[in-house]
Parts: sequence; C-alpha cells; structure tokens
Amino acid sequence: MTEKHRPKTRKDRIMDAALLIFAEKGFQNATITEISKKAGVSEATVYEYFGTKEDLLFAIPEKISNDTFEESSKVIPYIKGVEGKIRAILLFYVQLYQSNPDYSALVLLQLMSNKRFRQTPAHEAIRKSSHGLLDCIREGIADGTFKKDANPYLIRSMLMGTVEHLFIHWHMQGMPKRKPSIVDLLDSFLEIVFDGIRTRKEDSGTTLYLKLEDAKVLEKILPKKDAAAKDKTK
Amino acid sequence: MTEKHRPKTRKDRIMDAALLIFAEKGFQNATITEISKKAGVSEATVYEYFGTKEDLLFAIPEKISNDTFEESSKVIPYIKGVEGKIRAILLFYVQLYQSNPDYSALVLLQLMSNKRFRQTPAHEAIRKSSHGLLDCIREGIADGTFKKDANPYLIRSMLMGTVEHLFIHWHMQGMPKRKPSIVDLLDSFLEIVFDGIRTRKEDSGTTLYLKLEDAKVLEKILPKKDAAAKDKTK
Amino acid sequence: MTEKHRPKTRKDRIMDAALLIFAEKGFQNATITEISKKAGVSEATVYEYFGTKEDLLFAIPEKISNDTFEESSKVIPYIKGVEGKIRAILLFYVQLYQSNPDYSALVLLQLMSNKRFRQTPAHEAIRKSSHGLLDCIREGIADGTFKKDANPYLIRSMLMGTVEHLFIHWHMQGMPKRKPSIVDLLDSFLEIVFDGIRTRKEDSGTTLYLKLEDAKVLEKILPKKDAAAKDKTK
Amino acid sequence: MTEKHRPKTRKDRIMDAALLIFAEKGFQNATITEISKKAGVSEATVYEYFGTKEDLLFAIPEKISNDTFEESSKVIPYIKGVEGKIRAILLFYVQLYQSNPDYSALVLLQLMSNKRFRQTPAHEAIRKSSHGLLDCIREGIADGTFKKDANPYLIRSMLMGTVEHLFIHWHMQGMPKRKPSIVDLLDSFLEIVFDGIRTRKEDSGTTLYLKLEDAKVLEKILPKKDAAAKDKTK
DNA sequence: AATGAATGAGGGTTCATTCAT
DNA sequence: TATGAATGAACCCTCATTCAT
Repeated sequence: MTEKHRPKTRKDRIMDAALLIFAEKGFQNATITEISKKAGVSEATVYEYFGTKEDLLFAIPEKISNDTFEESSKVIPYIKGVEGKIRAILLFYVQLYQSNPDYSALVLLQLMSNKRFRQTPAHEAIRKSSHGLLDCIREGIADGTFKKDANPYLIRSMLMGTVEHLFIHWHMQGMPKRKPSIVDLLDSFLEIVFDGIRTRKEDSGTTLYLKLEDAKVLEKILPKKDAAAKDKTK
Repeated sequence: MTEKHRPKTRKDRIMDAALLIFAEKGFQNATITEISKKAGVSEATVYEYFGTKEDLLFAIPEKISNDTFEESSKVIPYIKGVEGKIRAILLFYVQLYQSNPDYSALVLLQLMSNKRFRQTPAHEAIRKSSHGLLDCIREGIADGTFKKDANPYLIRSMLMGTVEHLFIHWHMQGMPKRKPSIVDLLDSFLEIVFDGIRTRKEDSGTTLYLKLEDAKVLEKILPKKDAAAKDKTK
Repeated sequence: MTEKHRPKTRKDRIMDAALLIFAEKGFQNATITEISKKAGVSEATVYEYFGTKEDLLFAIPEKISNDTFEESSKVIPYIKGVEGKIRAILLFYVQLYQSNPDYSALVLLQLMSNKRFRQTPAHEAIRKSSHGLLDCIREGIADGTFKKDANPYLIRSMLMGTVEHLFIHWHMQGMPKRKPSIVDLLDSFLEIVFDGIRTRKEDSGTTLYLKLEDAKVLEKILPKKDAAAKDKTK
Repeated sequence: MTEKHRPKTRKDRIMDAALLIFAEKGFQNATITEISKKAGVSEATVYEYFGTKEDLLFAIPEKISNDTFEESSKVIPYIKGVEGKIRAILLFYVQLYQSNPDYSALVLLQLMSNKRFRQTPAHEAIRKSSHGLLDCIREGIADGTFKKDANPYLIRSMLMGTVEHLFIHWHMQGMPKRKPSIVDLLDSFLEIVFDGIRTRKEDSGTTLYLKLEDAKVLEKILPKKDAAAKDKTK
C-alpha cells in the first residue's frame, strides 16, 4: 500500500519475462535469449542476477508463494472452525491460481513434477500451506468435527488434488472462460468433502445407518417424527 | 495365456528401455543414445521404429492405455450400480499406476502437462476412461443415486485429481513403501466422495439414518443381529 | 528395331526411377530409399545392381550418351560439309536434351560439375561427341570454310556453351513451353556463329566486303540498284 | 583506398574459409566443422553470423556480385556504343572469374544449378548484370548496330554461355595455366559474335557487302589493292 | 536373385554459460 | 553493473551400406 511505485527493477523485469515465457513454452523450450530479449536486457545480465536457468525458474515462485503464505497466515488464525480455515486456505490458492494463470501454469505444469523444485525455498512455502491444511484436518479430527477414522493425508490429497486437477484441465483446454469459475466451485466442492468426513451427530453417541423394511417399526422407537431429519437436508 | 512366449521384439525392448529412462530422467534429459544402449540396439534402430524421440514417448502409453481401457471395458458392463462402476474404473487406474510405477511417473509427470500429448491416440484412451467416469456420474445423478444438483465435472475432477495427486506425491517422495497402499485407500476415498453426493433415501423401502442415543433400542426392532449389516459398513 | 519388347528389367526400372528422382531433387537430396520405392524394389536390390549411389548416378547417362553417339556416328559421315556436320551433331544434342528433360537436367545440373563424372565411361561418349565437334571445326579451318585464325576450342565452347546455357536456363525457369523451342533456335544460332567465322568468299566467285566512302561509285559497277540489297546474304 | 586496413573480422574469415572449402569439395561435402576450423573459430560462431550452412553459402556471392555490379555500373555509362558496353560487362565477369577462381568455381559449379540460389539477393545482382547485357543487345538492335531480326535472348545465351563454358572447362581440367587466357580470348570471341549479328553498313557512310562475280570490276573502283583487306577491320 | 532389418558414421544445429571490456 | 561476442558440449536425426536369410 505504501510501497513506493518505483519503476520495475531489471531483476523484476527478467522474472516477469521468464514467467511469461516459461508458462507459455515450458521450461525446456524457453531460451535465455528469448527471455532476455523480452526483458530488454542482455543474456549476460540474466546471469548476473540468476546463476542458472533453473535458478531463474525457481526464483519466480519463491516470492509469490511466500507472499501468499504470509498473507494467508495473517487471516487464518482469526477464522473459527476447521472447516472455515480449510476453506480459507484453499480459497487463497484458488484465487491466486485463477488471477495469475501464468503462475499457475508454471507451478502446476512445470514445477510440480520437478524433483529438484521440491528442495527449494520456493517449495517450502507451498509445503507450509499444505502442512497447514493437514493441521486443520487433524485438528478437525481431534475436535470431533471430522470422523475419527478419517485419513488426513487422504483428505488433503482430495483437497489439493481436486483443485490442481481443475486448474490443470483448465490450462490444458486453453483457459476458457468458465461459467462457474473454479472459485465458484469451491464451496460445492468443500461441501461434498466435508459431508463425507463430518461426524453425523457430534462427539458423543453412535451413528447407525439402518435400512428398514418396514417403516412402521419406527413408530416403536421413534416417538418424534423429526428424529429422521438429517444434516444434509439441502 | 496361450501366447507364445517369444523373446521380446526389438521394438518392445526399445519401448521398455525408453519407459525406464523417460521415467527416471524426464523426456528432455533422456537421450536416444542412452535408450538405445539400454535396449541393446543402435540409435538408428530406434529411429527405424519410431520416427522421433517424441513419437517414442507417445508410443509407450498408447499401447498400455488402450489395453487398460479394453480390459476395463470388458468388466465394467457387468457391474451393477454406478458406484460399483466408478469404483471399478478407478481401481483399474490405481492398480495400473501402482503396479507400474515407471508408467505412472511417465504419464503423471511427463505427459499430463504436455499439450501435444493431448492430441495423441494414446491420450484418446485415457480420455475415454475419463469420459466413462463422467457418464457413470451422470447416470448416478439421473437414477437418483447421486444428488440432482451434483456437478459431474467437479465430481470427476475430485476422483481423478485425488488419485493423481496421491500418485504424484508418492513419486515425489521416492515411491516409499506405504502401509496403506493407494489401492487400499481407494475405498475410504470413494466412501467419502459418495457419502458427500449420495441422496439419503434409497430406491425401495426407506433408508433412515437414525441417531440413537441408546443402542439397546435396536434389540426391539432387529430380531436378527445381522439385519443391521449394511452395504457400506465401515 | 528387332528388340523384343520385354517387360522392363529390374535394373531398368531402377535407373528410370533414379533418373526421375535425381533430376527432380538432385543427387545429394535423393535417397536410395526413395528410388527403390519408386522402382518397386528393395533398397538392397539397388545395391545388387549398382554398387554405390554414385555408380547408379553414373550408370544412367552411360547408356544414353553411348546410344546417342552411336546414332549420330551413323549419320554424320554421310553429311557433306563441316557446317552441316556441326549442325547435325548439335541437333542430336539439342533433340536429346529437349525430348528428355530429366536427362538433360541430370547431365547439365548434376553431372557437368561433378569432377568424378569426367573420369567415367559415360562421360567418354560425351567427350567423343565434343571431340567430333572439334574435329569438324578444325576440318572447316583446314578446308577454308572457316577462317584460318579461328580458335577451334573457342568455337567449340561457343557451340556447346550456348546450347547448354539455353537448356540450363530453361530448366531453371521450370521448363516453360517455349514458342521458339531450342531446336528452333539452332539454325539462327549456327548462322550467327558460322557467319562470324566463315571466310567471306563462298564456294564459287569471291565475296568482297567493301566500305564505300561514296555511294556513287556503286553506279559504276552495279547496273541494277537492287543488286546491293542484302542483309542476309546466305 | 583510405580504408583502414583493419584485421579481417571473424565474419570475413568465416566467409573466406567457406569459399575455399565450398569451392574445393562442393557444398554438400563441405562441413561446418572444417570451415570453422579453417577460419579459426568455433562451429557455434559460424552460426552466430550465418543462421544456416546454406545462408553461409549464399552470403559469399552476395557481397562479391553486388560489388562487381556496382563497379561495372560506374563504368558502363561512360562507354559509347553497345559493342563496347557489352565487351565491358563481359570483361568484368571474365576478370572476376579469372582472378578469383574459387569464386567462379563456387558460382559456376555449385550455385548456378541451385534453384534456391535463384531466389536470393545474391543472384539478383547477377540477374541485373545479365539484364544489362540484354538491354545492350536490344539497344544495339534498335540503333541498327545489330540486325533487326536478331534474337536478344539467344545472343545473351551465346555471350554468357560461352564464357561460362570456358570457365567450367577450365575448372574441370584443374585450372591449368592457359597460353591465351580467357580474358585474352574475349575479343576474338566477341568479334565472332558481333560479326555474326552486325548489320553490314556502319553509322556513317554505307557498308555494302557485294558478291562480285568478276573480280576485275574492282579495279574500276579500287585504285589500291589493300582496300580489300579486312576480316578484322576494327 | 531378392530383401527385411540393422547400423556406423557423421553432420547440422542449439544453447546455456562465460568473460573481457 | 552490463553486455557483446564467443563457444563447449551435446543431441537428434539421416542414410548409404551391409548381411543373414
């Protein structure tokens, strides 16, 4: 906000150009020459700032993912309830990916499958977000929001995998304008997941699923009709 | 079964070697020299069978994914119920990916983000499976198994995205031996998804979800103990 | 004439195909594979008949140029006068080149500048024709048809060079239909050359070229006006 | 003249080396490796300056033929008479070809039969010279120097074809020292051609070609015997 | 005689990277 | 700090040619 609006530094210009070109043609098919040309500097200058083509690649998500993590860190603590927190974390992701398609293309198509990227400070921030998600899920299990037997890793894979898959497909189709944007889908998505892992009654008691041949028997055990009302009326 | 167990053809040996090396070092970092050496043929021979390095890359999933699709096509029709079908389709995938890690690494890390691969006959088979999934979901919505307002594309992205994410992570961590293998996770995973999108009442009779304060009441209505057994007790 | 019209031998089919393809794409850019395919034989068969790609190249003009030389040898001796002989030799060439464009393309564009071709039996026949031309010229000089100081080598270069140049240009322009075909040009061409090297007196009488300062003197020797008319004394 | 005699640039060194090697072994058999070695630069440097092996080939005649055309353009206009102009144009060619045998070998043996070369700026200069020749011939026809029915294209083919043929033969024989060099031959050559296409009467006065049945009449008009001498009056 | 299959040998081209200025 | 110029190091791909059958 109070940032001085100084002209982009050479370094920034290089990274901007690199993001564009890496996203467009992939890491291997992008050339330093092309990037330097787009950035308006010489090739040697690129090497002044980034020792290696791969260093340049990894430098791009570093700042962005850190910023995103920090920003989300400022907000998450104020959110009550694990479901809300999870929603918030994913929303950060989805918004970032959606508002910056080059970045999401870079991360999802170029970096995600790069083993060396996983040992990078840039990936650290992503891992922290991912870990935050895991913590939320565990917390939800611990506090009874989610089923005791839920597998947190599986849940996290569902959350991240679905979001990533949606974006990958979006990119692969040439990023068409979507009626329900991915952001729009988020709540339906989360509702399905949460619905599948939430405890039915909360904490105490036992939830049984009975298939009754004859509804009349119900009368014997259910004095009140509304006992049949379920969480998922919607 | 009655196949003559003839020695692997040169072509097969080349594809085997290529799969190994592509999976290990990635398409760009693999060299034809290395592949031909591992296959025990000359480089020129590689080009006899595959016009291009990329042709070789794409030839590998072509056979496998077609075979898998055909095999699954033989089984799926005999499965009653969309949930079973969906489970079967995913199981085919997961088993293929798990039993052939090089192949899953190739597909998930090298090919999935390759735009040209998407215009390939090899990808066609994958797309057909993916479309089969979509059809099942739609069928489930139509026949009342799933909620009317479920978004089939979202569901599919959940199914595929989760599975892919699990495998990608597995690969990225160096394919550790997992206690609950990904195949093992499949049912828990599907239960969550189905649980989130199923309509609560089923076709005949009435399915009731009772929240019982006291398990003893069951004795009144359930003469036989096993009557309480349900499709998805878990 | 009495040749049995047997089906083309494999060898002939190969040479036909080679002529076509060599002429079209040049020696270097033609491939044995393509030639063998067009000939309807295997590559190995090409090597049965011709030890080398270059051998195949050289084999093509061998027969043709020998045939042409022989044929012209049958005719030339019966022609009286060196000019007629020269005309006949060139006519053979021009007709051959014009009626078989692939052959002339091969000879003029591929072979003429190939040093090894000059040591070839195929070139021998060409050289013999060329030498025949030289002999005619010398004979013409000796018998007083041509000027004593004419340079036979120069004359021959004029004769061959002009013809070749006309054909090379024709090929380079894509062999357009020409109104005056090259054959048609031959006589005008020869007339110019002969005119330039002929001694001025013809057979009978004496041809004198007088430069008259004063046209009036003509009246003294030329009773009829029109006797002086002639640009084209021939 | 006042040019600083700076050391040859890398680009020049590459072109020099390429000319040598292309002329010696032909375009196809020359390798970039060999050229770069002879030029004392790396192969990559060759590609810095010339994007392609063929680009390098075409770059060589570009400069030379342009220079030659320009130089000749400076001189030609000052020459009176089409014969003199034609002689000048050809002399430029012959001198260039003779003084730079590698260049003439390149042009006559490698480039002349290269179809792509004909669409090259390098060939444009050659075409301009060639067109200049044509213009001179036409001018000669128009101003009465040459016969009205002379075919300019044929004449040009005679001029160029002969010169080229002389040089091609010279190269094919290993460029022997010639007693009458090709330059030396030029005038005899032109005299033959001109003689064959000139109108007999010259500008002033009237040139008449008389065929005299009886040489005695000459005595009436030609007091001096030597008036009849002239094959080569000029 | 004919060929399917295989390959040795090499060439053009590309680029990330370096370094003197 | 910035860069123009240069290159080392590979890699993909081609094809004439061979040989067992």
